[in-house]
Amino acid sequence: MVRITDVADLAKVSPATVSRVLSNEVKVSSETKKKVLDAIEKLNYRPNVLARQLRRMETKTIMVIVPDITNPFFSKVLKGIESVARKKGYKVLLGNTDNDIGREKEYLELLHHKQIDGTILLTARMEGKYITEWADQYPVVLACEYLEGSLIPTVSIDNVSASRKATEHLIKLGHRCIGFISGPMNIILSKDRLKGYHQALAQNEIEVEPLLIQEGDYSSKSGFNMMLKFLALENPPTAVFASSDEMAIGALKAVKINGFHVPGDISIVGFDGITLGEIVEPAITTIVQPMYQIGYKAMELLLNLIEDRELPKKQLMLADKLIIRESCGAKMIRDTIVF
Amino acid sequence: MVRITDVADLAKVSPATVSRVLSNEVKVSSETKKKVLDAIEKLNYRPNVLARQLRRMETKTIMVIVPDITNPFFSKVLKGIESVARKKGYKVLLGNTDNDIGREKEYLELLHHKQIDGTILLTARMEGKYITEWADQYPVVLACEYLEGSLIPTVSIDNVSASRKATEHLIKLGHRCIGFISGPMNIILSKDRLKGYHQALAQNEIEVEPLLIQEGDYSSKSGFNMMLKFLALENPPTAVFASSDEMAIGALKAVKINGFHVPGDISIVGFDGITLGEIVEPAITTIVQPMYQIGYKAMELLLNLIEDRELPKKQLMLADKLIIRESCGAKMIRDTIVF
DNA sequence: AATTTTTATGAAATGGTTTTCATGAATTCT
DNA sequence: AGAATTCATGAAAACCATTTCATAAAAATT
Repeated sequence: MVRITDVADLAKVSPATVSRVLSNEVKVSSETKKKVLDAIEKLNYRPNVLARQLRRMETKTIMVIVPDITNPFFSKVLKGIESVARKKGYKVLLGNTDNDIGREKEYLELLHHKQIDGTILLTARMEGKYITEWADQYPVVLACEYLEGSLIPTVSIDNVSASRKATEHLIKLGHRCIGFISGPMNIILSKDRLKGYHQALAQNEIEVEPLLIQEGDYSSKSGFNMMLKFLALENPPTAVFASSDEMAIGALKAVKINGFHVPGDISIVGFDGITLGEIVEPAITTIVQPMYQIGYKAMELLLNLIEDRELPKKQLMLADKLIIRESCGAKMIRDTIVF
Repeated sequence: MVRITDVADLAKVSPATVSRVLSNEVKVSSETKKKVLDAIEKLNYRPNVLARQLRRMETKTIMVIVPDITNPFFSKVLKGIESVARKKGYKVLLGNTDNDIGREKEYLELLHHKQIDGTILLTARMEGKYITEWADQYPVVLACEYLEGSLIPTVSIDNVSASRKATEHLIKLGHRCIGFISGPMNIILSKDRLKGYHQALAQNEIEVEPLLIQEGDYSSKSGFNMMLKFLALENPPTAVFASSDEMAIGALKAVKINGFHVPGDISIVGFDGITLGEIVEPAITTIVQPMYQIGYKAMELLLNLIEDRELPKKQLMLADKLIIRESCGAKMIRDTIVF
């Protein structure tokens, strides 16, 4: 293996000078620079990044902790993160947790061991206290889920208002018996979406019917199951708002399997804006989140944190958008993907 | 920051001993071991992994080079990789290329710089010669795409026979005018799938009609466009075999938009077995690849390579399966996802 | 011309482990 | 009992680049 001293010897300079040529941050006379570059070329020298990292105490690597890469929502966010990271010379380490808190913690340990410069959490199943502890010591950014009352840098949409907006849409269409499929209630984000639903009902003087609120886990399977529960009610809802598109798609399936029609018999609204929601038939009315943008901004935030810049804003709230498609019968002309 | 010498000092032993306690590979008397562990505990010491990596010249990190994480096919493979990696104490670095050869090469450079112990390529747009050069020097495994005539460890399915099988299925159903939407022809995998199509036609004495073969790029958009071409023919095919489910779904869309029916007017078969193919209506008959398994095996192969074990088999061919759903009219009862 | 400042470079220290080699103590063997 | 092994441990080298500090030469100032 070729070392920096080999280059130095061949170029008849000190290793320090070679390092300076490489980093390009200190003036080196063009004459010596040429000698060094020639030697590097001749020896086909590649700096050992491990040694550099040790000396500089930085890894130029960040980790993204994600519950499931297979989920199109998260993979889009991840892509946004990756694109900024790459541009800024950072590598991204993948931390897939399969919703396992143990793994979340395990991955965070990398911060202690100096193996990563920072972390973006796309999920936060752990207790708030625990996360705060990490965020106090190391660069940590939350994306998608935010932690109530904390000052940890976060980028997300306003889940409460988005959810209210979606519910109001259904109310405007004349529905008064609206089912709600929530996410797991130990997550703030799920609570926020439920809150928005409650707010919309309250503003329109519709009473909350506990049977019309069911807890899912964001998977299509849970959407399917909860919709079956709704259908089994004496008075099934005329519309269902699911807290994720996946659940909405599961719900759609349940309706169809029971021989009913969407939106004819039941309207469905989802949340997230994954591509699948457009492809399914009928296409799902949904709140679209700017997934790529969330990742993009989260990485920018993290970089500021890592590189110790003052943050103008620590918490970003991006705009979401209600996209009306066929599944709630508001608009009968197909809002199809135009290639 | 607390260092190993701090622990050594407190425990009144040498750093070497602390290291030995940590690595647990050499005998240390239980007495000193206790002293050391106590000191570690008291100081809350965490080994600096960077230093360890430098000394051991290993990173316990591998990289996966993937054209697009957002693509469900690749993200499933990635998940398989991740699961093995995690179990074996390896971290996985994400290399998203967006199909850009430049980025593929850029990511491979990490091997030179000793930043990763090995790489799994889920895509190989680069010239074979170039890849071979890397594989000769470093642990490299190909997953999904294999390189003709090379001995680089690879795990994939038999694309030729799978493709033949799918085409034969259509022929058995009575189709004689079968369109084929290929992938980009500079990729072996695309060529293999075309070869299978050719073989099936030849075996059934059906002449190849060049107009019935169109080149896509695995995206749904390209499937859409190519299907439009088919529909514009004087004699449109009665069945279309697309080299990916994404393209099949695009094709499906094109058929519907033109007011035709699948499988009534045109049958469609896809390739890959992504979830989306089951959800779309009609559900797409397809060749399912064992995505998770491909990733899993690829990582196992890579580990053997990294840890210098003899490989019993360097090239693995996993079994694929033709799953018959509605889109080719072979079976009218919905083969639906049962939750 | 003498003095100060700037500039380019080298020697040596630094980052924190792991590992090799050496050593003295303890154990086993003859 | 004396010799040969084994064993636990420590000292020091190794891993490889970066950075601080020092220095001599060159440039700028008086």
